[in-house]
Amino acid sequence: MKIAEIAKLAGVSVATVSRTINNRGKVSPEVQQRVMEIVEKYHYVPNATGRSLRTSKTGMILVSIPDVFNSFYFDILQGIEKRTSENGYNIIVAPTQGARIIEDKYISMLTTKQVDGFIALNTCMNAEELYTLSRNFPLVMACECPFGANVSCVEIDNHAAAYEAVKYLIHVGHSQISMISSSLVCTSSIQREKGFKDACLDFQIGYQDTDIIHHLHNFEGGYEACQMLMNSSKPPTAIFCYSDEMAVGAIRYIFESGLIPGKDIDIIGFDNIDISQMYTPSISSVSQPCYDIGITATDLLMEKIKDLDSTVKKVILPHRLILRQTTKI
Amino acid sequence: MKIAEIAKLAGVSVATVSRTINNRGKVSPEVQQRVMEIVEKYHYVPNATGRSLRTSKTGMILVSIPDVFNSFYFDILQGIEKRTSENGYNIIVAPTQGARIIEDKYISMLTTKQVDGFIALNTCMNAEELYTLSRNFPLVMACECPFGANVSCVEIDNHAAAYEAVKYLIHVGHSQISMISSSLVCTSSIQREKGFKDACLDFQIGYQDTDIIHHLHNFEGGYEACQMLMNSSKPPTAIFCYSDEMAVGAIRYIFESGLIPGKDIDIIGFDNIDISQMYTPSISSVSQPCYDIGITATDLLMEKIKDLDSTVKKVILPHRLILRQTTKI
DNA sequence: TTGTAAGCGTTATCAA
DNA sequence: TTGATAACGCTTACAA
Repeated sequence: MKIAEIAKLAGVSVATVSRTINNRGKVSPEVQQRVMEIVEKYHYVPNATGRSLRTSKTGMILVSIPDVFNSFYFDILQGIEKRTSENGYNIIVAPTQGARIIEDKYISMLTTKQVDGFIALNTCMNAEELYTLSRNFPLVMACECPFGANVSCVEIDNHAAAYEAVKYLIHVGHSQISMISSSLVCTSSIQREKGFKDACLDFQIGYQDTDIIHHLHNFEGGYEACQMLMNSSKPPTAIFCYSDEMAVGAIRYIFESGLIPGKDIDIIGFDNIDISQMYTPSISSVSQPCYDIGITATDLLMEKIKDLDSTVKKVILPHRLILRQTTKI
Repeated sequence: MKIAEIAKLAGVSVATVSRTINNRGKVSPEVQQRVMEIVEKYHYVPNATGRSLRTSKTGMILVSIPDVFNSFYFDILQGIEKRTSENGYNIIVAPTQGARIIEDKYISMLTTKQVDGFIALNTCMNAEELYTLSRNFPLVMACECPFGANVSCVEIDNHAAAYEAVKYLIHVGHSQISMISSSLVCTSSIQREKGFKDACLDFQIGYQDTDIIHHLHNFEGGYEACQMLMNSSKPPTAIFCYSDEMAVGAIRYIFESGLIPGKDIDIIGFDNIDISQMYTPSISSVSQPCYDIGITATDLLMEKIKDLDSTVKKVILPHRLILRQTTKI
């Protein structure tokens, strides 16, 4: 069913039908009603493609998320969903699995104008590619922005967050602290490692390069990294982990070696995903304001959609250290 | 940049440019090269909306997933992504959060032809709405199909899976078994409860209506349901849970009451999500062939896209009971 | 092999 | 208040 058929059935022009269904322009009440009756009767729904072509708007926002489908991303999505829908947009989610080839397919939705904007929660692009793309299409980053990319983004202060977590461990008496980090080099991992190092230096417990283990960013990676640490000549009494998933892996190894997390060894994770409070023992973690990150990212994108040449903004939102059972008080 | 501009710059017609970029029809090598040079030079990308309008294809498949962002759905998505991309489609994910109002927005993408098909991993629609929609648009269900909906779908045999899990518990010696189920009535919960009951009856341990607790389908729900069970006059020695999330909640309560899962009480979850093997103790669970479900759902959808009147198929894929530390051998 | 032009389904301008 | 029509950017008969 197309608008022309409705027009014919209602005995009016397509223009009148269009005006009626879009509530735009003057249409007499009688005509309006006659048109709506036909519309309902035949379940007419305007074709979005025709409309998009004419208005050069799709009403859709693309959101890319990496391979880890966890509560962390979900809360961000909720924020994005809330705000985009307030602005009359639908979001569509692109599960990139961290693969460039998949990401590229989705980016082509942006360049071919299948979507009006793009919020990237991760990206395989480097700073320059990202910048180029953002000069031509509405694009913002959230949580993780490649170093030096001149693109609007919202994130937490990863350095400060890590610093604070490590500082806490030091203040409760630890002097032999290790960090389990991701082998994937990204801005957040660099910043968190720097926060770890700076805290160790500032509070005079020092660190060795071997105190930071890089491994796969998942459960197994955390497990194996912890195994390496605990079997070294000087095992740590506390471990700061790049993520909760790695923390869970580490805790598993600790259990298997007969120790009790939060008693024999302290653990702090990152991101405060669902598992961290569901786990037994519950896991201390650094929480990011996910919902607000989603809201803010959307606001930044709306500015860019309105005016592609608006100034690039970097927004830093507050983090929070949440102490649970894997750290003693 | 539009095709007409490229045509002018290359000194050819728009038809020739179109033929060149689509590799369709005869174009002489020289012209082809000249066109491609201009295309590259100006980074021309065809507008997808114009193309869609003309071809009445968008190349996009919509996949709706409910509020639980867990590895279970992720693996299904991987399967869908694999197969759709082999067929030249992009998937877009609709996080419906189980809310009808959000789901409706996404369904309108189907009715307005913004997508070519729809794979629903969940739905708020009833059997009749679903059927009506499927008569007019390519649509398949995966994992969970409303009872009586005459729609193509792929799922496991939930009754048999639950039956097998409970049968196992009985065979290792339990005679006082309870089930923690979801308070949300859906086909899978009905089937799994029926499997539980039938196993109890077939192996002569019987059951009372109070042996099945319905609660919120999440961590807290599992926790509280377990609390109710353990404080009843006749606490169970084994619990079969509707999902791993509820199992995790139950296990948490068991720990807190000083018991050891897998020793003092056996637990079996459902879905085999990441957490179930990451947890300590690791959780016995019923695994669904997620990746294959994704593949199969896509195949079913492709049939419907090819011919909306093709026969409706119901595909049952095999499940698998995975025994881990929360059940004794 | 290449070009012309119709048409996909809308919205919006302009005239009536 | 309404209608005729151009335009959005593309693909594809059909003609040359």
